[in-house]
Amino acid sequence: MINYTDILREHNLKATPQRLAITNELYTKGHVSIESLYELMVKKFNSISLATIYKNINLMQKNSFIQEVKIPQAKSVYELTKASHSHLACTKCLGVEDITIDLNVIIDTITKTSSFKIDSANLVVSGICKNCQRS
Amino acid sequence: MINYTDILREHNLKATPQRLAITNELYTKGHVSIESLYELMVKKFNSISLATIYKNINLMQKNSFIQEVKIPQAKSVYELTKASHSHLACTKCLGVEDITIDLNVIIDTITKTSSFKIDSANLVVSGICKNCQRS
DNA sequence: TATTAAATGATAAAAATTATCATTTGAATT
DNA sequence: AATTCAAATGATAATTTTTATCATTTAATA
Repeated sequence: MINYTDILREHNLKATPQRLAITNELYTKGHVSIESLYELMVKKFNSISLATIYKNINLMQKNSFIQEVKIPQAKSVYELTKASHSHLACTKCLGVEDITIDLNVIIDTITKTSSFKIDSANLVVSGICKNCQRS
Repeated sequence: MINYTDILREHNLKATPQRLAITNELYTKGHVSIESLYELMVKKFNSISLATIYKNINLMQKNSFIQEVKIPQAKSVYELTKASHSHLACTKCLGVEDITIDLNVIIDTITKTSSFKIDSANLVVSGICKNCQRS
């Protein structure tokens, strides 16, 4: 169990118990939607406000501490910011996994063939995860 | 100006004036958000209901006639369903362009390295479009 | 431990989306 | 061309999602 107190402060975020809990949930679960994050937090703080969840998610995003991952045909999930990577989304269990893929070839191609100045590339691959393939 | 009457019917959608207008807007604009679609439609039908927009967008999506494109840090846009392709999203003007890129190499790589059964790959590249690079 | 800016919780407000239902209409049939 | 009927529309209510407000509490610093 990582202690995120200092890491939060480095992002100009006070290390409140609520934030530490949110952070730990993102760390252990990897990817969490707003609603399931709220459900998880209610178990730990029986009176946490949904507004606190939203305010923290928004602020943490603004401070680049976490990131939203938009999944086709599903709700967004949030994850701790880490090195650039892509995502695998299971259409059955709705789980999301990280996957590291080199997109440089593609970015180079686009740089040459289009007149866009590229900042980032976002890849979400949808399918059926290992677990859901049985059943 | 393409006549979408038959194409709508092929998707089990009655060719109402509202639907033909929505379809034409998607065809000419390429990518449109719900709110701008509503604004455009109000100009043509001074009493179109926002519910009609939503109901049609949802139904057309279900019937694979159109598709939602989720853009990081921006509102979703909708487009007519066409051959598989990727998207370029301008972070300045919020415009979206289609781009055809071969993702097969990447899909093959993921197929080998992960245990996912892949259905589709969704790539959105964000940056600054040609127009917005000046100004 | 005192101070203060920021965070929290409760709740209202706003925005986005869906549901309901009476009326209208597209399209198939006569 | 008139009839029929399932489906679509528009108006609006209801629901869901997200943001704003503000009194109270708390983390961090002195």
